[in-house]
Amino acid sequence: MSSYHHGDLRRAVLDRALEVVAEQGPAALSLRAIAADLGVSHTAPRHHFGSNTGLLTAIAIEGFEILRERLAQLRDQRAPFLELGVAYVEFASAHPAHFAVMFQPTLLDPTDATLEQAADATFAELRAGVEAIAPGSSTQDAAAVVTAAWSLMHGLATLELTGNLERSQIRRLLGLTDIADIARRAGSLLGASSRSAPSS
Amino acid sequence: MSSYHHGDLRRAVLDRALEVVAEQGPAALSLRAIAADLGVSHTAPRHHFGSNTGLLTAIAIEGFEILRERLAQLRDQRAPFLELGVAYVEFASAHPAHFAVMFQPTLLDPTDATLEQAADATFAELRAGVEAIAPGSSTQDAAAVVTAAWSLMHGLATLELTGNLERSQIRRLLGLTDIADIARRAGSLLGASSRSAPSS
DNA sequence: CTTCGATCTTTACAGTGGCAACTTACCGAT
DNA sequence: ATCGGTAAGTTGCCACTGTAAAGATCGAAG
Repeated sequence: MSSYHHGDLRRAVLDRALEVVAEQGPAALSLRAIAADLGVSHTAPRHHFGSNTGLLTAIAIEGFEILRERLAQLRDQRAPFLELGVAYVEFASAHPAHFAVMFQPTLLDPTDATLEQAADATFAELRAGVEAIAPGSSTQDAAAVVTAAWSLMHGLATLELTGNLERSQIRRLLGLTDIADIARRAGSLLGASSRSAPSS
Repeated sequence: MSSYHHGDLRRAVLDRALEVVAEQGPAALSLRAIAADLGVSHTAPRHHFGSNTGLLTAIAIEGFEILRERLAQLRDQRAPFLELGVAYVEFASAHPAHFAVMFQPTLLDPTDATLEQAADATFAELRAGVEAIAPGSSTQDAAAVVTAAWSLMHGLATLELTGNLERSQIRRLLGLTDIADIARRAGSLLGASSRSAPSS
């Protein structure tokens, strides 16, 4: 009875895949290599994820859910808008593999309904956060703010994860080591002008 | 004399690779498939690029050079700082395959000296643009501005290229179709506050 | 005309993903 | 208690890809 059934192979494959993606990027992911690491046959993961893109899609779904829960939590706490952005960057820093996969549609299964639903739910949470900060502003002004804020935080997270923030020595120039502090500093540059221009 | 030598196989492979990357992402790139498309043997590209990552590295180098030239051009024209950001986004939009590869170190050859040099030269151009806009501000203030600006433009370009700007319907809410206009609108939110806080 | 280097081809091998058929374990209904 | 269905896992196979070494072809310099 030793181990025909693994117990929780699905979770084990996911965890190992997250390690590989975080260390070597999504392109280096190999179902066979993962199966070998876990000591199961090379087609065992197929039962849970179908294919290579199926595994990546599952990671993306999990990422969207983690992020959405965190954003919803902040919204319940009536947290300031800036903290949503900070949480976005912190999520990317804490879950680099998830983040690296979530926004790369070429790696994912476009027909997966669960993925679409998870992504939409997360976007809805972001929009709700914007509603809270600028209830009186016009639709276009609000859209401009969310575009700028989302772009800034997404870009910061991306540059950090790809090592480009480090290589460009920005961290040293800023004198900040914590990525959340950097996010607050950069984000506050946006907040100053967005607060000063409610147009209603 | 028909065709033992291709003429300019290197350029042909690069162009075909750019098409594939733009349409299906870097992971879908196959040296053999490209060779087949061009009607040469499957190892011919290897002679020019060495390996798969060698090809991607060559694309990244080309991308850094195109971007650097454009930034240098704007600097010669004493263009406003915002236009550097707009040019950054326009570059990503015009050369999606280059952009998709340039900032993904896991896909590139880290030992390539030419790549490192091309990237450093481009970063230097960006820093020079910041010097021009805020000569009197402190080092940390300038670093904060460049972090926010770079992050914003990089994030906007990334979200646009991955289709996430489209899916989140931000374009429609903004009422802007041209990505450069979106970049100006979003970037101007930053500019307003950065101009108002010279600290010298 | 010869030689040489760059370019391209041929041939070969290992790794990977995906598919089909089969085996083993679990679980609920009878 | 067992019987049958389903989930989980295995083995074997094929097609495709990357990598490598050695040979063939061309252009050009001498």
